[in-house]
Formats: sequence, structure tokens, C-alpha cells
Amino acid sequence: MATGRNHRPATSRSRGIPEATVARLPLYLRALTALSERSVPTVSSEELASAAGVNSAKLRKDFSYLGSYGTRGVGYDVEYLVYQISRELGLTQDWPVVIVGIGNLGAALANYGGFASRGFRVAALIDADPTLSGKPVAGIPVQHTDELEKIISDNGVSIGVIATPAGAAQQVCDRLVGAGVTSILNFAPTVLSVPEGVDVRKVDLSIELQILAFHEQRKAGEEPAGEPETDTAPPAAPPAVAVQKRTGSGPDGDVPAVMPA
Amino acid sequence: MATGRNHRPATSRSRGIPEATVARLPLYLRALTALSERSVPTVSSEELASAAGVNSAKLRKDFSYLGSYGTRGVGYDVEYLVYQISRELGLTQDWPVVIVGIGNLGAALANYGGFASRGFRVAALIDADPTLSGKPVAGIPVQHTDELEKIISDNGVSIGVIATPAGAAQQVCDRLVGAGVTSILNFAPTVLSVPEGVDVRKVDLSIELQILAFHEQRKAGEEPAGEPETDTAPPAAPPAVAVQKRTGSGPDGDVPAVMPA
DNA sequence: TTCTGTGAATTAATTCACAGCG
DNA sequence: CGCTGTGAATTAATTCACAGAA
Repeated sequence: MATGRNHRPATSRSRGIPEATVARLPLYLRALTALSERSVPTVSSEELASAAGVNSAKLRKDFSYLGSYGTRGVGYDVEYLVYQISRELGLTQDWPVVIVGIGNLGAALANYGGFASRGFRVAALIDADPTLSGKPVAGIPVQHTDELEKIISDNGVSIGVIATPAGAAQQVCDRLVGAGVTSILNFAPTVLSVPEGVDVRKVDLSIELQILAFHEQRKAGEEPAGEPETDTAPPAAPPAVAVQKRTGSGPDGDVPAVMPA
Repeated sequence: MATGRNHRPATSRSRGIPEATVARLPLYLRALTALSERSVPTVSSEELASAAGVNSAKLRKDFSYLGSYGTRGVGYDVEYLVYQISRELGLTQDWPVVIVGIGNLGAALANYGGFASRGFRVAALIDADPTLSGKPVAGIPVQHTDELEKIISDNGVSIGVIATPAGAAQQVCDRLVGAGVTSILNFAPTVLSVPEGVDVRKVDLSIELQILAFHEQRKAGEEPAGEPETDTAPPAAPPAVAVQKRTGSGPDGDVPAVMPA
């Protein structure tokens, strides 16, 4: 799961919408937008929940934190809900975003269609490789890292996307934060440390796969017998001395990001 | 947040490790691997927790579900823990994975270094575009979608990654599942419907950005006054008639995936 | 004395189930 | 009636705080 948030009572005070609810609002919004495009005027909590992949009780509870936007006996007005959720998420305003690290992944992100659609605008692409400077990716010329601070402040960017290799991520993060960015979406497989007040969310392919593998393994040992138990390498003495050094498939460690910047 | 799981009591029965704990094991593993490479023999819960970005009480509680692998007064043996967590996650075995949809994103995933490292092996790259067939990406020749079923069964693949546009995702998903895949990592911005027993986790850039925007918005209306209130477009009558049709920035809807397959 | 392991307490999230509005 | 909105109940996750092993 992508996670994030720095800390803070997990629920943003103020109007106090639970974090779990916030994380689902984009799902509802997507389902609603699809309905809107098909010109469907209203939906019931049941229908919308099913389209969003959640159950209706949860959806109704989620909406109850936003207000009473439905009509009993009828359902929700699609257009109206789209607006209310967009506003709640802050999508009625424009969010300039910079992407740092323009490799395969950075390029994929830059080309992402759904990006521009919901209030997000790619204000700049930044990469440390000088040979990339000036080259357009997704129609936007790549700029050199040296310009980072200027780009952030000139464009009033508050959201940054890090798609660099793991080794460069913290450094890039520090510069982004130093320049005024307060929200970061991190694709590099590293834990970023940021000052209080800065939000970080991470997306990590490797973690997702590992979670799937965990469940996959359970499935395998399910029908056959009771204990799946051993399979390959032998354990090792608990806190005895050191076990064999973990060598093998080349340099891995804090694995390089999805792609070189 | 990447989320997923089909349903099931959220905690996998059997040894009953909480889902939230499973989701953190990969983080601990990464931190431990880094320590292992620096030949650090032991770590305290405090140090490891800090490296993984969680608090120590949580880490200790998480480890308690796996067993008592630490030594009081000392800490945890790094190598031993690496092995135990790897085994728990099912990483001591090899997981062949197929990636469907080889565009920018698919290519970035194929090139992902940390992929091969932790028990995952890219068994095949699949794309519907015949002009890509045979072309190598990250050293692996792309195969045509027609071969999908054969590839899955020949390689005993149980984990599939979908990196196609949203429109093709459900169809690809159905074919993967039909061919025997039981775990899916979905990068397309769609809710996939799968039969009982199949796990789906999703990674969605747009959702992550929207969550960040929500918090970002709160920050903005924090210091100034009490109510951030309005900013752009006007609300609309609640369940009156329909509001203005949401036109604008080109065809968006169920936005196309991060990249064309 | 140090740092793990874990019951107990607390807080968050989900689900139930139904009162009551349209 | 149908379907929302929401208190109450339930379940999961986190945090506290400390007994006890090394």
C-alpha cells in the first residue's frame, strides 16, 4: 500500500475527515466522473460503491463526513457530488507539479494522461543528466537540476514527484523541501526524512509485489497440507554468530530506483 | 496507498499476521538488507524502526507476530532477521512474473533493478502491439498477447502486472486469471473485478496526488484565517436538476493508463 | 542495566442495523 | 417504500508501559 503522511493524529483536524476516507475519495471521484460522462444523473450508494469497489455502508459513512449530499429514497446527484468531492480534495484549484528524475519512469509519469485532467499540471521536468537538458519529454523540455530552486519558486510549486534512483532521492527531497515544496510523492525505494509539516507518500513496486507474494505463498500451502514449511535455503542459528553473508544476484541493497535519472 | 486484497477477514488466518504488519515487513526487510550490506551484525528495535520510518513499539509488536527473534538487552541479529522475514514473505522461493503492457511504464518496470533481486523474476513481457513483438526491452523480448495463456502456463506464473491503458485492463485481467494467475498488481486506473481467491493490489499515481492535494489544501488554509472556503468554480444546486456538464480538458473519464501499451 | 516481548489501554476503521426523510 | 444518514457495536491497528530475559 502506498502510505505516507508524516504523523499528526492521522485524521486531519479541522473538519476531521478520517484519513481512510480521504484515501477513498479519489476512487469515488473516478467512478462518478465515469458516470458523469455517460450522463447518468443520479446513483445510489449501492451502485456507486460497487463501481468504486467498496461496500455501500462504508461509502455512506465516508460521505457523511462531507455532509448530507444525497437524497433519501433517491441517491446522489452525480454532478453535484463530483463537485463536492473535487472541492474537498482541493481539485478545484490548479496544482503545478514538478517531476524530478526523467528516466523511463519519469517519462511515463510525464506522459500520464490522467495527470493534467484533475487539477494537476506538470510545471517542469528536472533531471541531473545535462545531456537531457532541453530535450522535450511529453512536450515539456527537461531542465537541469541546477535550476530546481528557481523552477519551484517561479512556478509556486508545492508538490514534487521524485522518480530518481534511490541514492539521489534524499538529496533531491532536501532541495525540494528547501525550495518550498511541502508534499512529495516518492517513487524511489528509500525512506525519506522530511521536516514536520511536509507530507510524503510513497509508491513502491517492490513492496507491492512482496505483499502479493506473502498472500500467494499462503494460498499455495492452503489446499494441500497444513504446514507449507521449508522450501529453499536453510535457516540459521538465532543470535549465534553471523550466518553466511547474503551474496548472490549482483548488487542489490537499497535497490536502484525503477529507472536511472 | 496502494491497496488491494479481495476481502477475507483482512488478517490472513493460519498464523494470523495482521495485514498492516505484512505491509510493513518489506520495509523492515529493505532496511535490514542495507544494514547487512554494511556488515552490521545487530540492530535494536529503535535503530531499525528509525531506518524503516516507523516507531519502535510498532516494529516490536510486528516482529512479535513472527516469533521471538530478538535478544533482550541486545537487539536483533541482522542476517537472521533478513532470513526470517524473507521466508515469511515467501521470498525464499522464485516468483516468475509477467508484465502486460509494455509502454513507458511497462518498460520502466521491466528495467526495475530491485525486481530481480528479491525472488521476483520477469518471466515475460507481453503487449498487444504486434510491432513490438520480438523487440527486446530490458533484454527480454516482448511477446504478443496471443501467447498470454501459453506463457502463463509454461512458466507457472502466478503473479501478473498490468500496465496497460485503463480500457484494456479488465480484459487482460480476465485472461490472466483464466490462465491461472492469482495475484495481480494493477497500474491501470480501473477497479478490476476478480473472482474470489484472487488478490489485486493497485498503484495509482492520480490517487496519490489527490491525497496529497487534500492535505496541501488544508495546510494553505491553516495559518491565514479559519475558513479557506471558495476558490474557483461555483457550487451548484444540491439535488435540483443537472449542473453544467463537466467538459473541459479533453477526453479524460476513466483516464488512460500511465502509458499506452 | 538495556532492550525485547507483550498484555492492557487507546484510538481508528469498519460494519451493522435501523430511524426517518422524500 | 427506498435509500440515505448515522448512532451503536465490532473489529483492527496503534501506542503505552512495564515485566523480565540476557
